[in-house]
Amino acid sequence: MLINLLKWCVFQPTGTLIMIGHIQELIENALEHLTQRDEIQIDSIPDIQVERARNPEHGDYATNIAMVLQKQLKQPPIAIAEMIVNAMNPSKHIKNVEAVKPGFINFTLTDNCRLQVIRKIIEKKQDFGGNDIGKDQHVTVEFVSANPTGPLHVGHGRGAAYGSSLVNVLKKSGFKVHAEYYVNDNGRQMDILAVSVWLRYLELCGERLRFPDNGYQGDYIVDIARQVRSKFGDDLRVDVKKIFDQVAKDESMGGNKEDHIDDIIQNSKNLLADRYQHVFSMALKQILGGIEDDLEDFNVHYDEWFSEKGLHESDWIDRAMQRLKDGDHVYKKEGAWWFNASYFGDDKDRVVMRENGQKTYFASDVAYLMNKFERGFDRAIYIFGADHHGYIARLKAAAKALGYDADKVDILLVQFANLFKGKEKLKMSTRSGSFITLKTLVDEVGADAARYFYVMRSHDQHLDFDLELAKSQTKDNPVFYIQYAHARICSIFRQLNAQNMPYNEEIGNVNLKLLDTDYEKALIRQLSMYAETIAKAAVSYQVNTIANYLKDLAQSFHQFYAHCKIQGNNEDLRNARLNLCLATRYVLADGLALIGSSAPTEMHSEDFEQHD
RNA sequence: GCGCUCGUAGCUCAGUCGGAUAGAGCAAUUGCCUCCUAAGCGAUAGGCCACAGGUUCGAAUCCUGUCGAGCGCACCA
Repeated sequence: MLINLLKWCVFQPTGTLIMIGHIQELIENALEHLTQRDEIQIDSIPDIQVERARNPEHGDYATNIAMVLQKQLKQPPIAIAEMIVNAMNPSKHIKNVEAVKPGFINFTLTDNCRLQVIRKIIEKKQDFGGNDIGKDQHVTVEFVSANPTGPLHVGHGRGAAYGSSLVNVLKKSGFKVHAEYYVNDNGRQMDILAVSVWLRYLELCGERLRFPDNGYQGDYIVDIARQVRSKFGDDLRVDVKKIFDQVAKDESMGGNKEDHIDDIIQNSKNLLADRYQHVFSMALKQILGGIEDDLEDFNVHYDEWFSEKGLHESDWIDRAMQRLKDGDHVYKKEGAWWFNASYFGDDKDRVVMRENGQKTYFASDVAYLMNKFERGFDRAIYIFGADHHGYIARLKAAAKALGYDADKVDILLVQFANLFKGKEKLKMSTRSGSFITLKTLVDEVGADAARYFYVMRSHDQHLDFDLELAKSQTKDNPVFYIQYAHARICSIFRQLNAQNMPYNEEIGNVNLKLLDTDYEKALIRQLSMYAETIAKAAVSYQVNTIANYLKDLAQSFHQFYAHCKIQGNNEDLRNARLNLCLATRYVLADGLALIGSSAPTEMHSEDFEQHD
């Protein structure tokens, strides 16, 4: 699939990707010539795979076509390769074509063609590297969607970083992207939250009560309670005894904590009546506001905060259920309504309406899915934590039952991140409220480092996140290594005037051919791979390839910097190198922006200690 | 038990639509600041790519099995 997409996009006017298509055409023509001249006989031309040569000694691009054809032609691959090379039309972009040992054909670009990328980057600036893979495609990406029952913790951070970066990468690849946060503002958990706040409020009013085992324990609950109190004063006070009237025993009293809190919720609703909504909405507003702020500080932005409650208040859920009924995909059993998910490949059937008439969370999910497609999206991307892995089958089943193409629903799982402080693994428990919040993390290591660390591994791999490393200011820390490369370039330009060595882009462009050391070639090569790196990241949803690319690019730059003096008296060479620096700067800045990190123009730190 | 993901240098990981001698960083030994930020650049050393079969001209990459690790399997949200 990747091949086809890349093949497809090589015809798009996006710079370096064109080269692959050009080479494919050359080979195709050569094969046709050979067939016409009866030198070879092939039934059909196979997929011509052209890839970048990994080793610079092998030129810039290589194809294995001769080895693929050897079985059909019953000739040694090297002979086939030579035939193809000889039958090939000359190209003004290609300096050298070579048939080589096992049977590869290697292509070396002309200098002008290789150097073109520098001009192109400088011309297009931050628009460089984009492509049209997603042209005319509208996609919705839903990520984080944590229940608004408490602040985001570091576990949510990875989903936020990955989702946000994926949105950026898809946009850069021409998709129309809508970023959504699904706010679960309807369920029982929200009632537990509201009651937890209210009980804390009553405590602040001086009441004495036994806080339920299953209530939310965190200090943030007390903070919200305090705000409730400052707004409503004593208006929400009731006789505390009535709250606990006839409630089931709590777990630590030998009972069931779920029943206990459900009874309290019921009593609270009765006692507070209309006022219950005040507590509820204030708790929701406070927590959701906090979540929005935390995400904003993390450079994560949404186009829409989609309310589950809205689905209930409108007729979306009923419509979705009706659609399932119409398709004969639901049935009644033991009083509950079931969706026959197993018919569509899920492990088992799923309840959509419970015996007590309550619609399940899954029913909302089905409605939301339908809503996404009815809003006109061509594709719905979900990013879930790895623990939601069971959702894949049931959501895809729902998509099929609703009459959609399940392949248009992509569910990506983000594995957990383990936090380390050096060697020490930090334990996190969301239950007790003793978790590390995303805000704490961002305050501690900064958004730049946090964003990078979260996406530097493939999203479906476990990640060890070392807080000390993220904070460190050495090359061990890839974020600083990359940012330093960017800052170095900025520093070079800053000093030009003082040195009386003005920068002239035109002179540089004319003299790019002077860039012929191995370090310069390697850096140019690295720059030319940016566009395909983005294309690959977009079609495979692998944002980590961008992070890896940036590290490699920074490395190529530092190597170039160490070996090639930029501020020299030779005006031609200086300006050529400055153009190379500038191009590198644009790509570094753009790549960092894609993963949500900044590109500082200088890096100074008073508390930096030089290591001996 | 069933399902998903994974196993690459002492450590953390790249590389995986099958391709030409498997790459970084850390840790170890070590060289480089009269010169653009030494927050940097080099050199040396380190590998039955978990194991065993199979497919292929070619396998770290694909298939099967074994062993090992993590996660998920509610009329919960």
